[in-house]
Amino acid sequence: MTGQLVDEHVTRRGHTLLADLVLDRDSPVPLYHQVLSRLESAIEGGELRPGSLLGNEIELARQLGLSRPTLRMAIAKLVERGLLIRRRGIGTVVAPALVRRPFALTSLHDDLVAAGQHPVTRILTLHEMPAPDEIATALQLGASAPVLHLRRLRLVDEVPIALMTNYLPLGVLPDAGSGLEGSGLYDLLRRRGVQPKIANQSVGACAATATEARLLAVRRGAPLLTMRRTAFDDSGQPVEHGIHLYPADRYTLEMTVVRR
Amino acid sequence: MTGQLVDEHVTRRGHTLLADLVLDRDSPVPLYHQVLSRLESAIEGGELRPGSLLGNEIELARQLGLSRPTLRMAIAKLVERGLLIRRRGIGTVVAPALVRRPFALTSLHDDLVAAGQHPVTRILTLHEMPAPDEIATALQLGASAPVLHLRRLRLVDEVPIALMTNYLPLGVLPDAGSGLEGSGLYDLLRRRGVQPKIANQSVGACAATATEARLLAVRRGAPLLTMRRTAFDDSGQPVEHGIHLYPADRYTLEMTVVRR
DNA sequence: CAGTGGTCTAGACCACCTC
DNA sequence: AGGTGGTCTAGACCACTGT
Repeated sequence: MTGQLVDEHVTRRGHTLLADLVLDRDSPVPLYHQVLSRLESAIEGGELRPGSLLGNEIELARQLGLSRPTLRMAIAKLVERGLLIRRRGIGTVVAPALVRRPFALTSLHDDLVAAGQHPVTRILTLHEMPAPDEIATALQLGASAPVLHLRRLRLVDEVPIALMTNYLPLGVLPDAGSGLEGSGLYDLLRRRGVQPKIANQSVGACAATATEARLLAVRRGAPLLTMRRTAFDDSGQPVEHGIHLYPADRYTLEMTVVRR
Repeated sequence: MTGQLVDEHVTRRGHTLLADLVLDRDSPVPLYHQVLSRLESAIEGGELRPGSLLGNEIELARQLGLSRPTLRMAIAKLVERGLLIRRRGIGTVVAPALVRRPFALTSLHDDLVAAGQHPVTRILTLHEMPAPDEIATALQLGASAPVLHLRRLRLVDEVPIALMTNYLPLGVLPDAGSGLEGSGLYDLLRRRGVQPKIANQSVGACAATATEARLLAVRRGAPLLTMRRTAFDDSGQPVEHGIHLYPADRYTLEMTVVRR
């Protein structure tokens, strides 16, 4: 059995497909990232068809005018994301569409966004408060240390999609988060020079309380998807703890896992 | 602000800590993986304390008797997993324990396993059947093509933790899965030479139906965490589709995300 | 300024797969 | 046998960080 990749698709080499890739060696963007971006858009755009062979690394590197390790770095990152599949003795092929595009859009959130609706964020709460014990622990603060408490409701086309509750150590957002309606919390943090780098997430489920049900427009006791997260910057300092609730019938969390 | 890493912990170099690492250049295990494993156990075992500096890459490579790119590969994989944090101009430090060990054991499942209880798997269903449309699509089979239908209940200390429903194309498990009680499905597949390599997962929530409630020992309508997954081998061939249900009060999904 | 990780090169040999 | 990716080397220069 040769596998569907070679059977079902025309096996084309990528020789000429990347001909338009001109590398800018003066750009601050690393060469491997330039290659990565170009390959990614070629795959997403259908220019490189699923199952097509990328061709021998050494030859491809020569054509692009860079070294093999550099090209390999680009390929490795795309393999990690499930866009490419490498097999020793075979070559590097573009992953089948089914592998790359997991499930048909099934959650209402994705349907609405795909339909051109933009998410809107409504701020419900934004004030300082003494940290509850659990939050103080997660953020490595002393008991009852003051934190910024933020609660937002995200809607798409007037339909509530997420209820997001966040706690931030004071000092992370000195001006208490002006501009949160326009952009996400993480964008805002990044513009303030805070870079969430590592996050620990815990995903679970719960039944909606009366308050949650009212805000999310579901019945009381309706199943909610929950996501708790603590984010750290690159010095290991906690910068945010969030508890996000999603109505189960409107939102799912999609992920691709590649075995190490 | 220097950051908690340097403030709170003695900043030790790893000079002598890896002194016992002897590389086996004849081993089939790659050098970078030998280093990776040693570093990992040193971190997990507390030999390398959180916040301690790993020391300059070039020097460390020289001490270990290998090249810098090889050492860098080992470090890079640990950075991806959130065990190490690299900062330009600073160095590589061991991530704080809070970053590495996300949340206190909160789910019943983890509590029970930590208490020394072993999970037990009970097989409820194991037979061939024509694939339902949705399954046939996910596995890229023709409508009503025969598949192996498997349903298992996992228990820890007599408490149901997961209801797992799986569909496999025929031929993936020729002997219809003998030995499933003793080991997991993926272990069994691997022993049969099938290597699940990429999986697409969709995590959501739902309310327990009457049947699910009975099997999982929860009330009807109780919130369940759901995980749907399609797994592919390294040729992009679908090898399994699974629908797993977890009682929300006994199970959470933990993950660490590192920003690219 | 000195020290760190980030990127890049031009080779080499090996293990694995297909024919 | 021939081609592929997997691993490894010994250098180089650059960008960023803290003093």
